[in-house]
Amino acid sequence: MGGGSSSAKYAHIVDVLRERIVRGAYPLGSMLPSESQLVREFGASRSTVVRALEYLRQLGYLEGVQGKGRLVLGTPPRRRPSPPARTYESLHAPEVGNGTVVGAGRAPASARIAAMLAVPVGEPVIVRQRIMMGSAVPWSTLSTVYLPAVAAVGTRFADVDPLREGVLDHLERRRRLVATDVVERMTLRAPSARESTLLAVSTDDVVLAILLVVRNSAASPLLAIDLAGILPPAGIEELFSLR
Amino acid sequence: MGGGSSSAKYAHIVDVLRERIVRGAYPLGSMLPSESQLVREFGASRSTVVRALEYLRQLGYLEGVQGKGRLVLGTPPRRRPSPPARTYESLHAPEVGNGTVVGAGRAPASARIAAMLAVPVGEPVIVRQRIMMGSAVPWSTLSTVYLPAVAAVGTRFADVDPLREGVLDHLERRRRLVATDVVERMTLRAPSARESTLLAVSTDDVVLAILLVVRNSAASPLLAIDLAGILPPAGIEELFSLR
DNA sequence: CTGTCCAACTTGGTTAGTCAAGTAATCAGG
DNA sequence: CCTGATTACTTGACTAACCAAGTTGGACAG
Repeated sequence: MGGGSSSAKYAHIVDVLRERIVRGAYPLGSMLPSESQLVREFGASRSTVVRALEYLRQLGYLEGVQGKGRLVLGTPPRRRPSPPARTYESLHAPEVGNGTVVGAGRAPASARIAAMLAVPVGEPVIVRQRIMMGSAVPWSTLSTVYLPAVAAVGTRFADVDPLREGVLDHLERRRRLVATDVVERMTLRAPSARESTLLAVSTDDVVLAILLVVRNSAASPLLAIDLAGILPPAGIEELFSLR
Repeated sequence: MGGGSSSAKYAHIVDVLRERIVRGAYPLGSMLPSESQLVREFGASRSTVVRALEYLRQLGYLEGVQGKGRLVLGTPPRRRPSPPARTYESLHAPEVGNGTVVGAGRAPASARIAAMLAVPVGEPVIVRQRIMMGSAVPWSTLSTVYLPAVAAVGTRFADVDPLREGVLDHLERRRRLVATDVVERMTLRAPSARESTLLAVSTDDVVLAILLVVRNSAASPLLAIDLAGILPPAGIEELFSLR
């Protein structure tokens, strides 16, 4: 199946209908002509028409309602992108072979941590730190994972042994959770004393801190990861697709 | 159409075939059983089988070759993500109503610019600067667009009038080009004298510089944008989908 | 041994038909 | 006037069949 480049009949129907939606001949919120009407208009079989409609549905132009019709959604909005590779790696790369766990345990949530995780100040949280340095990584970083202690029950976050899967994979698997999005917040700040020590930098240096808050479909935080690091002079790169 | 959650016959076929691919029953590089064989195995019509196969093809598990068969591609790799919203805006948001163009003209390419654009040092390039400040933007930035002067022929990049479309949209439209990816490189540095002046910051401050290099399918640079700005204390946020 | 042709297979696309399930409008009865 | 049943429409899914186009392997002639 494809769109415009094929000369197949279904592809022609896709093109005509999409053009009509895009130029407003079928406005947002209106109902598309029924399959029967389109069969007559295009002189095509119902299967061929439905094939074109299914393709438009997948692209986000239409929503089918059984028994009623197909609702025009207008031009599909740009979808929310997937995370950049570095964020993806932070969530999914196995800890094993990927730096050193330098601490794991419980602590009461500070105001900042409480805000991150949407829990009360003082609530016990699990804090797990791992450091990644050396030429195998694009930038030296200290990764600090936070999650509520109650949410960590049944997981291995409080152990210092590195996980054989990504931190998010581990949480989703052990707690049967489903993460749906991640908020990434980037800030510049001075390193803490501990960060200075672990990253072997001066407290006068500037660290790039990226806070990731992973959420479920109700937008509730499941997990937060604070990545703090020193960018190399050449910076760090990411590649994104424009197609 | 969908995958596993439906009880429809085609959905069941999707699940079974995907599971076989994932666990290696159909290894990467092998040919899937033919449609006829699958029709017999599942006791389904060819249309129902093909519907399942088309879905798997769209997910990236299979590649059909007319007359030959369907090649197993294995578990589809993670697709390259689309740019984060802020990068997307830099490329596609219309300049009009979005900051002030503070300079536009020709200059010989410095070594740095030459490297960015894959042109010889000294080659004439168009440099276009726009500043975005104030509460309407998440961070104050100076955007500097660079492209080879020969590539800018027929465009309005050398004018100080703001464009009514995004810079990449303008280039693609006027020059009939197709951009396929963008490399984003993030660095921290001190502001230049001009940046200090335009951004109203001290030369002792740290700017976050994001260099975007937009490329075509041959990985040739079409356009470079240097975004330099001061992060607010709260940082800047992005949202990414994990589904 | 090589080149050509053909049969048998494959996928890509189209058609016509059926049944299931949902929605909405209409009509009859109370 | 209200309610339940019915009818006519819709989409979701499945089936059987056909034609077009591509690939491959085997048979045969030179």
